[in-house]
Amino acid sequence: MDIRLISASNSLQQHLQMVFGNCTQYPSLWDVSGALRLQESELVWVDADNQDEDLVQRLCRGDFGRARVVVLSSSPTDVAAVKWLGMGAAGYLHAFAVAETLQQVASAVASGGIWIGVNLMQQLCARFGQVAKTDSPLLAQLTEREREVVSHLRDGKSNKQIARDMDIAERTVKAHLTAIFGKFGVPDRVQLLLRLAS
Amino acid sequence: MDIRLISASNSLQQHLQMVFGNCTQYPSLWDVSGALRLQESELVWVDADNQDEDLVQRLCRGDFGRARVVVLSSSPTDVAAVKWLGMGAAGYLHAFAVAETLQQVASAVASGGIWIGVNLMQQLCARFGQVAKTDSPLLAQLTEREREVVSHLRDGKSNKQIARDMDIAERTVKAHLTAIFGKFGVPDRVQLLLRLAS
DNA sequence: TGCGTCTATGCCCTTCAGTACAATGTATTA
DNA sequence: TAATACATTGTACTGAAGGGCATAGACGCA
Repeated sequence: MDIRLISASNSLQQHLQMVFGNCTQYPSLWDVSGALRLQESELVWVDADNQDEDLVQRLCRGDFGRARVVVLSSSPTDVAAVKWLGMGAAGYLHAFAVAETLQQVASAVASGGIWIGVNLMQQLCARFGQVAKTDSPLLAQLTEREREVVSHLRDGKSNKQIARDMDIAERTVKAHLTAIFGKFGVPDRVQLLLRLAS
Repeated sequence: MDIRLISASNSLQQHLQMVFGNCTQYPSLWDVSGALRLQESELVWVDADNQDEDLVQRLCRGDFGRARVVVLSSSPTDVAAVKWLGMGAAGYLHAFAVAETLQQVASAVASGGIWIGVNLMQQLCARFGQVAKTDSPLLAQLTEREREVVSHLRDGKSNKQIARDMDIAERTVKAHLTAIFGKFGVPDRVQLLLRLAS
């Protein structure tokens, strides 16, 4: 496996060299962004600590090609992990992680997966789980017509527009909405949308 | 590595047998839920397609022990992935994934990691927090005060509440909102929230 | 110093959202 | 058959949202 590292840090290059047996270093993403030809499914390691954040972001988003990107940091945080992974990075971990971890990340990412720490994953799951557990049952207890109204609501339609689309009076739409708000425990459509979106 | 599969499907058992060299099959989670002793850090593969959803859910949540659970499905969807991962599963993938992928998942999960697709990761990150919010090109063209108003708007606050929080008149909040709506090309706060959420 | 931008605010107006207090009709079920 | 849930609609009201028109101070810049 060919290891490409974008980092100005020589010690990091040596670290990866030790772990993987080879490691081509590109000091700056700025310099190589044009020259570096990133192939599909190619794997690139980038040191977020000393690179331009905007360029790393574009790299993750695939502006320079569809390569898989693993972001490294000497002081990793959950917030940063969410940021980079949310932008499309395939992994985020400590730059000087132990060999076993680095190899695991490499093989996981190379085969199309992503790598993420257990703690962070639990946070993400907890956040989502909270939503999933509260909202799904709520939607389930709506009547058929009420769900239809919610569907239109998600499109941002006004009561009048919903009435037209469902071919009923605006007053009826309001009646459905009142029932929906009651079941969700929200005071108005804005709060309902926020609840549904989260 | 000892492979335990909970599935009624013989072809799936044969598939894992081929990939891993061994695979103990438990046809129903219902039958084994009491008898199966799940040890800490043990790895269990469960076929969600033909198992009782409620039992799989309890398995993921750790009701039957602290084992790591990988959920398999012949028709995987992001929604289902989020559901199972949110309940504590350590991985979610196609039941008949290629050998390389399955082995990858096994090694990642067995060593305490989690396996998840990239697209799904981005969805989770988006739900988790303020990822795509900070650097929207539209947000960039707002003034400082306008961005503050947007921030309050995201919390679902009313104009009156925003005015109180920013210590300005409600009329001023409306003025900022009018400017924001203009820059985003939306008619009202509901449309703006939908735009920001997407 | 005049021009533009950002910020802030007042008064007044229209429209929309939501509710209180109703009624009516159609199913389904006990 | 009576009770219940659901869907439908009306009138009238309150409050929030949004905009029109106008004013005014602060600040930066040519």
